Amino acid sequence: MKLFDEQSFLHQLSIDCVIFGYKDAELKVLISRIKMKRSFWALPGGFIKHEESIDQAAKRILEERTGLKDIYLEQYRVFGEPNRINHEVFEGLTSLRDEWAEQIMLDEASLQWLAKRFVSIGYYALVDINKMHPRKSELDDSVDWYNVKQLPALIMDHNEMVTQALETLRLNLDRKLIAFNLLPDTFTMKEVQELYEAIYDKPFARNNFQKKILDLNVLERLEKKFTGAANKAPYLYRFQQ
Amino acid sequence: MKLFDEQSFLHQLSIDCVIFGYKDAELKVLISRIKMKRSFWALPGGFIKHEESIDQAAKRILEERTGLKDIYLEQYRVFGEPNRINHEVFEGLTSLRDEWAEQIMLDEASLQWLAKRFVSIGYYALVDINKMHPRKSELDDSVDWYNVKQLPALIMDHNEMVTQALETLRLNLDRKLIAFNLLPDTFTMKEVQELYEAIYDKPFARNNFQKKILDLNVLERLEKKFTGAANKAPYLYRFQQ
DNA sequence: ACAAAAGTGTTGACTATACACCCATGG
DNA sequence: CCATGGGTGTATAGTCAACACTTTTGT
Repeated sequence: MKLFDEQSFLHQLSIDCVIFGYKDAELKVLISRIKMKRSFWALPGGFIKHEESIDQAAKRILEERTGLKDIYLEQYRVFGEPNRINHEVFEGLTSLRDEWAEQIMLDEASLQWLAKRFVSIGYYALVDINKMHPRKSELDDSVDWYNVKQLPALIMDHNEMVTQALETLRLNLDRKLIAFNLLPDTFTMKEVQELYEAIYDKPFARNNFQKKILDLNVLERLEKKFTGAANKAPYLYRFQQ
Repeated sequence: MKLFDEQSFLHQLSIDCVIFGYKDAELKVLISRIKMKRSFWALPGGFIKHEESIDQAAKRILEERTGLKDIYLEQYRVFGEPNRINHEVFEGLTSLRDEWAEQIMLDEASLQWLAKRFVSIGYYALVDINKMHPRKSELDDSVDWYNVKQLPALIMDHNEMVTQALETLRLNLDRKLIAFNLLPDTFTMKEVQELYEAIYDKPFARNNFQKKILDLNVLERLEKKFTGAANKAPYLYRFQQ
């Protein structure tokens, strides 16, 4: 099995995905730790097959890492500085070459292919964190969720990619009604509010927030959710539109 | 002189520019007519050199066509369907090969390079139409301004690229205060209003429009402009921020 | 009965829009 | 002095944020 089949993919063009999830009142991003002597952290990414569209490629990459089909994703920006060359990982790969070469996972041509400058198309995705189980790719040591406010130092410009993805998410959140992709099928209004507060990193007034969200006319009110707490039970809602 | 030096540019990646201008109360787009037996219309575009960033490449392409440095431009979307192959123009080129081959403008390798699928990064630009003189590239028969509402049928997905550029322009216009890039150095409030009406394709109320624009606090009021018409002379404004 | 948290109503400030009026200009 | 078009003020409606109050729940 070959990792980078330089025949199958467009050259010098990649896709990197900022996969957002939400848990414990924190907005999280899925980050790979790359399998090397020294650890590198990076956004999940991949390449574009000759016969597939860039959107299909992004979907395939997301499915490989999340196991989910039909997740919300959107391209938001291209990163194309000429120095976007992955020196760190490339040198790590080179040092592993002998070991891996035996498994025919990395030949000279693949290394040459990887060593070049890459223009990367940034996608961001919104997933229900409970529905998915992160899957490691062959290169990954681990794949984990990190609080978007406490990310490790990522390779190349990947930290900047996250920052710009978050900016785009904030701009699009209300306009495109996409916040609910981060929540389970049913949720309370308080959960929606805490999600918004995590995304915008600022508090919202409870009553006004409820009004604003209900005025969107995209939520169906279901039965109440009795938690056993000594207070009024909140309604559950379901997104529909 | 060689047109497509397949050694100099990234493979299968292009840049196409939607260059907006404004004249005679119409929003216009710069369109090339390609030099062939049958005419093809296309957005000005180009390729990315190995050592330059995508933004630099877009600037270079714009300068080649407009003669202007420092014009406002912004990437807005990537177009990456797998069928983005320029069959029409490619076949036109093939038929011209013998003629051009004598001038060493088009060799077999360049043709192979051009015949492939291209992923294209869409940029839009805003220029003061009076400051620039459209320049033809070697492939162009002519370069002309077309009303954005009356474009000819362009090659591939270029009509869709214009539509999406216009949508992005509308979303960003107030947020990024970029409308004034389309106007000369000094202008009247009526000219600003007519520009907005051309961009959004809808009328604005005169008095409220003036209030809204002045409240942006980015215009400096200059002397009055006496046109000789039998009415109150409007003020001239200059953008400053 | 009480504390805690959810739901809803009311107020005042701000903004957007429609209407009205006045003013400068050249014939 | 009049027609034309530019500048500005005001009233109304609509939106947004702060505060207050009521309701439900389990102890």
